[in-house]
Amino acid sequence: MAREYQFPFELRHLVYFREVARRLHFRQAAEALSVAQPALSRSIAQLEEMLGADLLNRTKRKVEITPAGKALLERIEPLLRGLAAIPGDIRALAGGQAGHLKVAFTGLAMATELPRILREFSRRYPGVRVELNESPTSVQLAALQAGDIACGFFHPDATLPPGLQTRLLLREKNGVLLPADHPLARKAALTLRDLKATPFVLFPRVNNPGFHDRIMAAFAGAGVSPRIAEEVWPRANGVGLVRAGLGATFMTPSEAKHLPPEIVFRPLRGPAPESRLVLGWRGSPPPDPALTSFLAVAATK
Amino acid sequence: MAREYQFPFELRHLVYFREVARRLHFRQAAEALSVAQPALSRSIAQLEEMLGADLLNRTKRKVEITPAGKALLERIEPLLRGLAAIPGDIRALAGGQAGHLKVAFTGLAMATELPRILREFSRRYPGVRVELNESPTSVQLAALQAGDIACGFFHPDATLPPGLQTRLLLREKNGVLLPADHPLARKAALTLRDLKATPFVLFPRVNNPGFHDRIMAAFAGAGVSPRIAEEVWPRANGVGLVRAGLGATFMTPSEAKHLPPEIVFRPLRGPAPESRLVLGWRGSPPPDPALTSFLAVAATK
DNA sequence: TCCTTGTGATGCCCTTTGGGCATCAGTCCG
DNA sequence: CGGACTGATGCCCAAAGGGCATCACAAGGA
Repeated sequence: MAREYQFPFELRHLVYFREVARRLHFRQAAEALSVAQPALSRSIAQLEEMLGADLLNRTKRKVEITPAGKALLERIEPLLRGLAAIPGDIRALAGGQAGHLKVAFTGLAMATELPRILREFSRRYPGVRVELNESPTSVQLAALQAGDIACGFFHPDATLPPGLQTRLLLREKNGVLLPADHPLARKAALTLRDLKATPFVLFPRVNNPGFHDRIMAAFAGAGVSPRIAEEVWPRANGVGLVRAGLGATFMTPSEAKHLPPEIVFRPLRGPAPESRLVLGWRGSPPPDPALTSFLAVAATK
Repeated sequence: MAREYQFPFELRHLVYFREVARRLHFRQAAEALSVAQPALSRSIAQLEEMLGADLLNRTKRKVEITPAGKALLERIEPLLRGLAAIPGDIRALAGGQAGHLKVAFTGLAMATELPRILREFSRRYPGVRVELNESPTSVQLAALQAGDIACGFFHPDATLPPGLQTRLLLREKNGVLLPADHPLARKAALTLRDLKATPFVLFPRVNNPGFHDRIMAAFAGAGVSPRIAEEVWPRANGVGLVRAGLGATFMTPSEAKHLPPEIVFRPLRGPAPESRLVLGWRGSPPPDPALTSFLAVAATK
């Protein structure tokens, strides 16, 4: 044995000293520490030896604390408290009961699954702080690889980086969101061909090139070359533009459940772009217990 | 053995973990700690066991830190630094090289010995902060007994409380301080009898009843019943009143070395009250090493 | 004055345990 | 496919922390 690792003393010495310094009585302190009195005496003597300072004046009848002892007591008390708090805190962290999660999402996630998951998660794991950021799929994939976020709700329309785990949350054919006063709003259902003359509001292609290309391919398959009136992000702004009458946009039925007035949702008959929402994270199992907790909640429908 | 004293871990575990977490390499960390690698592995494993958390992911080829490990590292670093600073600080404190001293003094001390002592002390012990307070002898004696001050410069004209150590610094017959335009100022030396008609400025009797009584007795011995014009404290105010022409006061030759204009010092011939200045403290040896340092400086003439 | 009571310190022995050495087991790289 | 490197295990030993019994000393009461 006989390692020293920079500290002359052990935690034992400090804890023992604290007890004696508080009680100014070796026997009582020894009992409180569940230690025999001789062991205590020896420990204190060792500590004094190691520090090269008298910490307590033992006058055969009563114990007094010296200025150095008083200073030491004041120094170690906050430190010992800090150390004592560690086991519980780390255990909570490791149990996924505490911590900090960075979570990214797309507009579709926020309009469908995410609120429910967040509500349930904060109920079951109040100790975990969740930091939310809306970001495009492409940005999320890069952030996941870089370890900047713990998980993300995004659209798996490209080949995903290796090592990424995903869980499918939503898979729906898109319909169309229109201004309520749009001529096509009178029909109960539409086809892509109907949309030939209607300007479209879409997300920027860089946000998710795969999905963007699939949309364009669907139009082309229907013999339509759409007019993209605006490319806008985040998602809420796109809906806002439709509401303002600037054009139509794609939307899934789930997302269309609670619409503001002035806009209407119409399903698409025949071929239509399909949206998939996944929850993606790195590692199996995830390195962060708080993330494990989050994934567990996300898995409960 | 097998004590636990509220901490599941030992300092060793934390220091070892810190090293491994910093280097992410067991062998290198082991070498840096002057420990064999197996011992390190076991310590880390123990710590993980005790905390119920994985702190490091060992993938047979490289070591990664888990979120819990990262959190632990951040928690322990300031604590370990705090602990590491203790030995040096306490040693300095116990060596009288650091600390805090409350020192009381009377006007006579400040006018004679104290400035020199303070200058020398702050030069030799720059780490010790000295807190100075002018207080009457009676107040100092009480403060010394109560442990409110470490030492005091006062006048030993009463029976001192038991356990008090003193060191005589000054013992002088008093002369008289007069306004320069006072009729008696023309004489080179005075007697108590000369002062019959001169109003006197004196300290309040409660400040030091013994000395006050000795002064009165000296007057009575000379057949004079003095008129006390003012009782004033602190000392500097008494000198100020003399300067303002309100009366005379007693002063020792040492104190009279640097006088402002408008006042003059005259020695007393024959019987005259004697002033003694002592440095007093409790305990032998003094419990506070900083005080020991101070007393040592005060002992150098 | 002496004896009882209570304090912290010492002597002695034992058990625990942290550490070293040798070795294993798995992975990466050429 | 073998060499080189990683961290983990098995085994043993010596150090040292702890308990028990006891000591030395101080205070208080009969």
